[in-house]
Amino acid sequence: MTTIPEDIAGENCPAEGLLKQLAGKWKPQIFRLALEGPLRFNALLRQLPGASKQSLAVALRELEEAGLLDKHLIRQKPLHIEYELSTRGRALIQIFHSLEEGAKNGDKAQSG
Amino acid sequence: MTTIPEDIAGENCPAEGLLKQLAGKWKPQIFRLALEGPLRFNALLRQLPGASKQSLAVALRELEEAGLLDKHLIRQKPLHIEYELSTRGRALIQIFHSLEEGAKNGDKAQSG
DNA sequence: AATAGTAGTCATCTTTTTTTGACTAATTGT
DNA sequence: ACAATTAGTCAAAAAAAGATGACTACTATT
Repeated sequence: MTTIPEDIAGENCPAEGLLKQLAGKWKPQIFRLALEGPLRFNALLRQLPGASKQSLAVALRELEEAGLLDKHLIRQKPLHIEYELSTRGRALIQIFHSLEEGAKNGDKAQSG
Repeated sequence: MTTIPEDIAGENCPAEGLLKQLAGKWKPQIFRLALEGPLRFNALLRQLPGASKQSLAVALRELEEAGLLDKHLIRQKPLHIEYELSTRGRALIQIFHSLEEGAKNGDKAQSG
């Protein structure tokens, strides 16, 4: 057999899965905007110049499937949908902020 | 003008860059192995079943370009190269561990 | 000189991700 | 009825990422 069990490598690296869930295109930006409150599709589209409906729909669906966002139908006028951080999403807020800090430190470190 | 300055969206989301640097294929696993000590190319290749020379070379180069790994020529027999966590890389160890923790909590959260 | 080990590169192919533009469908306003 | 806003879907194309196999180059051994 030449089949290689990918589990062996992936299984002992839990960070990989979370990184994949968080790192797709538009996802960090969506997550960041979600910190400020519930998100609506078209509003988000306007806040993310360059993102298409499709890209956004995919990113939102994947974030939802990853359990980071919850999707709610709001029965108000106008009838609409809100995306907001799930319990799990909120549990990751500190990590997200760490990532932002780590990124800043990294920028400076390049020169020295 | 229809040109959209991508900076606007990207610039205010520092986490995005770091996530991109960390999240490529094999990168989390390489980073994790680097926590245990210096890495050598062929040894790493054996430790990552499924990874090709090319994939590994690209991942290592990008991790190095991101300033996460340092590359050293070791003038010993056999002459070889070692990759190890840079100062910046070491600065991100805690974040990496947070990601591992966050991933574990996420697994459980899915069922409830 | 041939063989093996060091660490890769290169061109090419395949797979995955992202984008584009058209289309659907329900609700609300005129 | 018609238009606008809600939130998408779908097929196709383009772009990016990843994999494959051959090849390079150096050192050391036989």
